Amino acid sequence: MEYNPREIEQKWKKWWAENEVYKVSNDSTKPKYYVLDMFPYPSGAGLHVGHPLGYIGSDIYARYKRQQGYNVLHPMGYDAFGLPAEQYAIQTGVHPAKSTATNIGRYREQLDKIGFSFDWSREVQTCDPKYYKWTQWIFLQLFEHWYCNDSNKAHSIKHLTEVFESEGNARVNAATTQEAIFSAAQWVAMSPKEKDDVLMNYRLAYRKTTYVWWCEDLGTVLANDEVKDGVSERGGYPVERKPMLQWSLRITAYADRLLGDLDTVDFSDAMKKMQSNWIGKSQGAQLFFQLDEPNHQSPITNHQLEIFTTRPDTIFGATFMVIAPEHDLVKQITTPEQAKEIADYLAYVNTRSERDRMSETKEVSGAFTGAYALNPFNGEKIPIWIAEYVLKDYGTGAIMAVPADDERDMRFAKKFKLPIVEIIDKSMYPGATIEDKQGKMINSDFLDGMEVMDAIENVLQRIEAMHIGTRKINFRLRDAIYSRQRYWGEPFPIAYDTDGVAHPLPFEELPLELPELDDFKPASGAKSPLARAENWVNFKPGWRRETDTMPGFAGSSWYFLRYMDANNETEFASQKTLNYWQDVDLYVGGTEHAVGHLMYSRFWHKFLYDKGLVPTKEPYKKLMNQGMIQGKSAVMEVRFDSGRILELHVPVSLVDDEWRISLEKFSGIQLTDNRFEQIDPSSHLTVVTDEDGTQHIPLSQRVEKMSKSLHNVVNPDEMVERYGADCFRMYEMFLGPIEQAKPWDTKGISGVSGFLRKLWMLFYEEQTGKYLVNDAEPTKEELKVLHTCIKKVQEDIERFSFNTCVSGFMICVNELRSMNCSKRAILDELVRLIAPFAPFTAEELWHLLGHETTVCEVAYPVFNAAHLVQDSISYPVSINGKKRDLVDLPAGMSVPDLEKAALELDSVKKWLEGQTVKKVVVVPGRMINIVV
RNA sequence: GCCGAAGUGGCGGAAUGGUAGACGCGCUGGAUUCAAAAUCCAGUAUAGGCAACUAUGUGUGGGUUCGAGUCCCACCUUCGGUACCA
Repeated sequence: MEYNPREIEQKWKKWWAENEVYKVSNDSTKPKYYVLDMFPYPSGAGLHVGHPLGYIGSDIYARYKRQQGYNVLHPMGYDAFGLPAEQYAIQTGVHPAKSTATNIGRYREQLDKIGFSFDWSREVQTCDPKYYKWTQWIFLQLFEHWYCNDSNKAHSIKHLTEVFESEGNARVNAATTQEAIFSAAQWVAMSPKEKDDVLMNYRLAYRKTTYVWWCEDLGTVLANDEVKDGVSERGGYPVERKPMLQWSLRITAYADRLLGDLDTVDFSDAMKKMQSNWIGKSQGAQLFFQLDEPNHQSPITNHQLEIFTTRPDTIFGATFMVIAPEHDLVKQITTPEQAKEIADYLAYVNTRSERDRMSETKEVSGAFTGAYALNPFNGEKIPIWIAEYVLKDYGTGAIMAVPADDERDMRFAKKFKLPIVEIIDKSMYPGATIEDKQGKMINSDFLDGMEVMDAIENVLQRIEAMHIGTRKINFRLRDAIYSRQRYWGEPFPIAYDTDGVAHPLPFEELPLELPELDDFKPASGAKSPLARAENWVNFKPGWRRETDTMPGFAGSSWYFLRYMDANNETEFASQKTLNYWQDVDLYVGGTEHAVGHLMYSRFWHKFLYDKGLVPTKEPYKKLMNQGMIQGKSAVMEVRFDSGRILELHVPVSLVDDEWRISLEKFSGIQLTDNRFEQIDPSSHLTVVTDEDGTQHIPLSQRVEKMSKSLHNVVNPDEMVERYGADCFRMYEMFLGPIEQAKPWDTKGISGVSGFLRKLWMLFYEEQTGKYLVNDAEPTKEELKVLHTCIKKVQEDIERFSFNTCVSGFMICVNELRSMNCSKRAILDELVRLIAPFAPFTAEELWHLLGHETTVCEVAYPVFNAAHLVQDSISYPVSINGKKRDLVDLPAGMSVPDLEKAALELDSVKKWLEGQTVKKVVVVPGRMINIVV
């Protein structure tokens, strides 16, 4: 019988499905284990060989745990709302629901081919109303809660209004943007709209006018993590800062817990660092500077300038103040003489896109307002400037500039010829940079002579005693903008009355489903296409629905909980199942979600924890990041007469072994890129003529991200078709460490393919097809080979080193073959050992061994150290680290015995003749070194 | 700039401080074949040598150690994240 993976796979795929082999019960006495993959966005391009890498790794681990006796939850679903489907709808008129369903169908087909042990009865799709009913519900919970900094958890808004009614807001310590203090009487006197406005400053999901990233080309706002390098992450379109009325989530309320609880989870250091950098906690002081008012005529409502600094000790070096161009004070404090200069500067700032601002960070620009602030300690007048380098968003949007101790302030001072006062003597710390907190204070009044760290503490105490400021912790983390002006997302379960007050929809009306539309283009006035569904929007007289939709991260922020109880119609998941499954034991996915999805889902989980709805503080115990599988792309250089050089990607399928493309094939390329059409091979390309007269264009090879647009995609279907799913799975693992980025090379797959065939040949003789399995007693040597493999593989699986597991299998099978070992006792364990990696083949072999059970449920082999014991061990002997020879010594000797025995060997005595032994270094089982 | 990860054959990559290059690809030679594919066997870090063998070798320069790819210090390069964050 021949090894025919295609036949085997067909057979067992069907059998698994019919017998619901991978269906998981929520009711089990076995210990639970939850293995989760980051669910994919079903794009139109389908899967390429890079996508399944993490899924294969997690599937191996899930199968391994199952064989170890755990009840393993290993689900899969789709992150199905999103921009690409909508962009596609705008271009083609195909409803996003339809194209998404098609894509999901294709994904499912591709995934099924690879033999994953997913429990598909728990599949979730974020665009399914049955699912997003609960996304909307959780949003409403956020809407109905506020964050109390005293108890450090979320409480209901109802509770808050009760406090307001009895005593006002003075004593409420909340995560809030509410500034005005009001009494109970004032609260009661407020109109519903005024109350709504106040409460919006407390709600965890709130609506407010904020500066947001607006992307004109996408017609929507974007969250911070959706903007990269000053352009949109999706599509790479320019973005601009714009004030808009938007829903946001108060993730900043949880900043400290999101940071602190990183200590309790098993993420890589790099991942934790990325998150803590994103949260960006910094300790310092909030400080008020009085404005020097006599200087100008226009009335100032606010008599002080509030700044944030981490270095209050440097206050005597503050020779100017800088506020952000968008700062509220700019208008009020600008003097008539400076008005034109400021207006010009603001106009200039307006013309600059975010990308401009980022690309020229070394360029200094700014303008003087004409106003002055007063140093609270010595009353010195300090000029107030505006400049781009101070951001409206961070801290208070204003700083005291200390050129002597801050590089940016220094550049600014030099450019605008502002004074620089040295305040820290760093002469005793030769290596210290300008910003190190080292040195002795000088020119600083009462701080003179102090060490920097002491000076910070000293000045903080004075600031607090004088009531001119407080200690303050600032976070870089911003609240998450939660509105998108798009169609293909969850509608907000919110309606506005005639006053514009936001009301949550009653629970019975959930889910609020998307209205049907034919036209998916954004509506005029930066509105979502939903605004055009008038009957839906004005669903009853005097009411209007919210027309924005929720962002992509909404549905993905809690999907791992839904898998636990995916078909529950009365709760997002029952308390019973939540208590059984608890949390995700192993989460596998890419690093690209470090600051987006992972932060949001941790935040939602913590909120649900506060509400007592989930049993754990963190959703994911352990995180494993799979690396990218890169493609090899072929790049040709196009030279234009102007001297411009353009690099174009050529489909790798057209490239020959020597990385060139024949002119003939090149002219046959479909010109999808309009830049292609202007290219004349004879003048714009390097064309090489061979001896036989054929012409080629030489190409350069580049390893980069696998992507349709780079024409370097390798399709997993072809690999499975040709070599079988098991071979594909094992080869993906064999490529290298799962966490590393590595290039795909189809050539190498033949090695793994050969291995599986050799494994098969332990059961059947190749030529005759004779069944070889026999019941003879295994020899010591055979058991040693097997158990060496068991030990290695088990250790390697535990540390996710799947590539070395595959090597282990290869060595084992090669050795068994060379021993002609087809003994049942050996093969029985080998098949179970290999099952997580090659489930189809293992299943077939398991039945060939005469078993009726399915291999994915039988126990994983247990390593028995007794089989590794040897009679004697060959030790390499070195003298002074210089290798001499191998000597055989009995196994099981203690270190002192080994030392003695080594010195008594004849060969060793000969080498040592006439020399005195200083020391003998013995590593049992490894080596012996004699120092003379 | 800051933070993080990584530098080992022609390639992907192995190696609890203990014989560097496992395993696989590729390549070379041989067997089989009319021939090819497939398969099997042998070889394959570099330099020298017919060979046994010798010397040198894990980005660079130092250090610790009987012994360093692995640990420490300084530097170089590549990749990823992040950025006027006060």
